Amino acid sequence: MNDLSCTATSNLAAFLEQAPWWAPLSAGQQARVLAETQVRRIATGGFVCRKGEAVSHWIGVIDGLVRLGTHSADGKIASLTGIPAGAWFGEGSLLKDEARRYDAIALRDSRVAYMPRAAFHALLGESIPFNRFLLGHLNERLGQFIGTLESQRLADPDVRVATCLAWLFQPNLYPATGAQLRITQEELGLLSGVSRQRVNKALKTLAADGLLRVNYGCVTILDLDRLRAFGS
DNA sequence: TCATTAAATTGTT
DNA sequence: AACAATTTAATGA
Repeated sequence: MNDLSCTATSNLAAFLEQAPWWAPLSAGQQARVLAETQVRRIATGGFVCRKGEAVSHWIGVIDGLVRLGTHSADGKIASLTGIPAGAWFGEGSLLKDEARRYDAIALRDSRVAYMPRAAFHALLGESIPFNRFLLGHLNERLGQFIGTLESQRLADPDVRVATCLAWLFQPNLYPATGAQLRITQEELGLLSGVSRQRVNKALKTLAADGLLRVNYGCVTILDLDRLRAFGS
């Protein structure tokens, strides 16, 4: 099921160079990460990693879209958050040395980078900029989950879609690619736990408010701040 | 390059 | 969940 084939490292180098923590690393550190990090292609619906597995890697999404969630015995799934291209996840379980708590499933064909835990811990011990990045990263995610609790309480689908989109755009702010994210309304529904039809309606509402623009197969954010604050 | 077809995505019921 | 309309991608002349 999982495609374990590795791809050329040239793609990996380009991906790492755009990571905010990459430039401050020493040449030796960069060389180690580049040498040890592996790239896999995950087909739509495939597992990037599974709940209960030993945590052996820090995981970055090169392109595509990955959903973090849990699965119960009866196969019911709950979406926790989406990981867009350029973002990393799994540091929480790496730091605590525990089994993986969530599934990560590719919502579309994706390329994923796996950094071994030894390399991750080396950076953690040696690089202050890396620690600084992680601190901001963790703080950002904490804010996301607080936002989740709020929007789940309100249970207004418009709000859920809005906050979900705001998360997905967070990491994409740094690249100058513009505030465009290629995502279908169906994928957005899977992420925010709302039916595709309801996503469609919510997007129209948000577009009418001037928060974003909807195009075929992609969404353009016009006002990220107001999108985050939507409903509050 | 253009026209035709298939597939994907969206909008509505 | 099902359907029709629309957009993109692929194909071949």
